[in-house]
Amino acid sequence: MLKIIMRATTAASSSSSSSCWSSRGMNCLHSDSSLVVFVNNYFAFFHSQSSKPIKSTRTQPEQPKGDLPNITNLNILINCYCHLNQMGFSLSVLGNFFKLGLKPKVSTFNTLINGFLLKNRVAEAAGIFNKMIAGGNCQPNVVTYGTLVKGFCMKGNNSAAIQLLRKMEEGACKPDLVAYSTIIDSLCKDTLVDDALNLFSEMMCKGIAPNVITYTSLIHGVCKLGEWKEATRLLNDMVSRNIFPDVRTFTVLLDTLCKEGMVGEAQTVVEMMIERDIEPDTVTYSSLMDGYCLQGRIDEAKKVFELMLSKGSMVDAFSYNILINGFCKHKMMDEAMMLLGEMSGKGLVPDTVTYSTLVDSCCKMGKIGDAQKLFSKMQACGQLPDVQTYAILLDGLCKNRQLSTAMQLFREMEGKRFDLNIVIYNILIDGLCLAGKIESARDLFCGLSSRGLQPNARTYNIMIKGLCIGGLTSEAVKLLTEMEEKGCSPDGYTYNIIIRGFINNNETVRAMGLIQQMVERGFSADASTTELIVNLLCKDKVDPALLPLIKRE
DNA sequence: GTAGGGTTAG
Repeated sequence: MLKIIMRATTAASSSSSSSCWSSRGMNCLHSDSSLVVFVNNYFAFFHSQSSKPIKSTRTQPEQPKGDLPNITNLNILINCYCHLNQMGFSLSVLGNFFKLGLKPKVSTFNTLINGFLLKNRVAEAAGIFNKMIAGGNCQPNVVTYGTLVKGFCMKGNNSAAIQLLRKMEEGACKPDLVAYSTIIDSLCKDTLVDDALNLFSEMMCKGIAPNVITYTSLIHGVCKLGEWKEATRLLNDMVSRNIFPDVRTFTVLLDTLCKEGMVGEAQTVVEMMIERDIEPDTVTYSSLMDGYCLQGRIDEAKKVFELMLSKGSMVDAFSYNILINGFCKHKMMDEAMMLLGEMSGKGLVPDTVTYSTLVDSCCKMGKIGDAQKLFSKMQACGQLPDVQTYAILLDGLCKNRQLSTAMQLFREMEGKRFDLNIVIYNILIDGLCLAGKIESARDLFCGLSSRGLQPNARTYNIMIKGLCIGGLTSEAVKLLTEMEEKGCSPDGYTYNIIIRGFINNNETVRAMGLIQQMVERGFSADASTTELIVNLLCKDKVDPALLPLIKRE
């Protein structure tokens, strides 16, 4: 029987389902062994067969003909400017087409649209698309649509992507496998697996055959929801259609096992892959390494890393980040810093994730000076910290009671034209409360709407906690009512904070009333609240009838 | 010129 490990993610406790920084968290998984059984059977079944030949259908690149520049070269130039974040130059190349008497092709426009989408400039991409339609002599093709669909998905706008798909159905340019697979994948990433499966059936009804990419997206989606049986069904389904799982499909399975804590099974998957000539790659090994780190088996993780090193040029910045994170989470800061030092020797550039991981761990270990040094080093190395990295340091400063430095950093952030969302203000309000500056915290809280921000459950919890610590329990209760009225449901944390506030303020009767309300709502006392209640019980200050209530988990 | 897998963070 396999161990059931439920990894709770620290999903934002906001009332809306989406968090500010699009954390696509894993839900609790209900493990059973069926997936592992499938993988075993799969390999057993195909063991005797020879490996499939590697597909090599690359066509020769088109040779530039005649005088330069021609259309192909101009397209390439546009693409280069797009990737260099020089969209203005890209557009001026388009202008050159007309000067040279050349007619841009659909691919020219597609390249431009793709460029704008890569830079998150959806409006301009849509503008080109609309001009193509209006212009009449260069109609969008299936790639144009596919590119736009991808753009909408990248923005997390699945419904716009589906609308575009519907528009394609009406016109001459029918949706193809790529358009469907793009949306299916995006829905799966948002754990809207039922919608993805519906689109999948629809696609098949239209006679569009899925491929390994479509199946891998779906399997990833169901794995994220812990639906092992569904994953097994999909695997059987694809194999029955002669579509075979490849290195990416197996990596999805392996990664899911790792996140479930079943790293032993994940290791077995690697061995089976090798036997079957499906060579595990950097991502496969990185995922396995993370699995070992999650189990605290750092030595095993290091072994995998050394294996990758021994195979030559198999490690990338991503795999370094995973091992650095493993060291950090196990308070092995020296080893983590060593790895950071190693990276440049391998020609790898530490990125914002590398530094964020290290900065966060330094902060959590109270080494705020080291965190600040790393933050400066990151900038000196040309890595501009993003708003989230700033948030990590801001939080570290607040938690380490360096409020004035934190405020300074906040001003710096304001000057950077960052999109300062509620997360930043939550950190700051918490920092002010921790420093005992309830008035300032309250001012900031009340000023949120004027900044176009809405408090989430976490904001309320922080503010309520601050008020309780300041002895302002009545105001805390007012906020509890306010959050309900504003459609922001209180969670177990909210109740626990106020109950503790009441007890600490010797308002036992009010505490008892709220405990009852909390239990009725399906929440229970956490460890520190329970301790306080037990203390009261010992002093006969509480009705013993409450005891069974607080014990219920 | 379009689709799939691995890391951080209140």
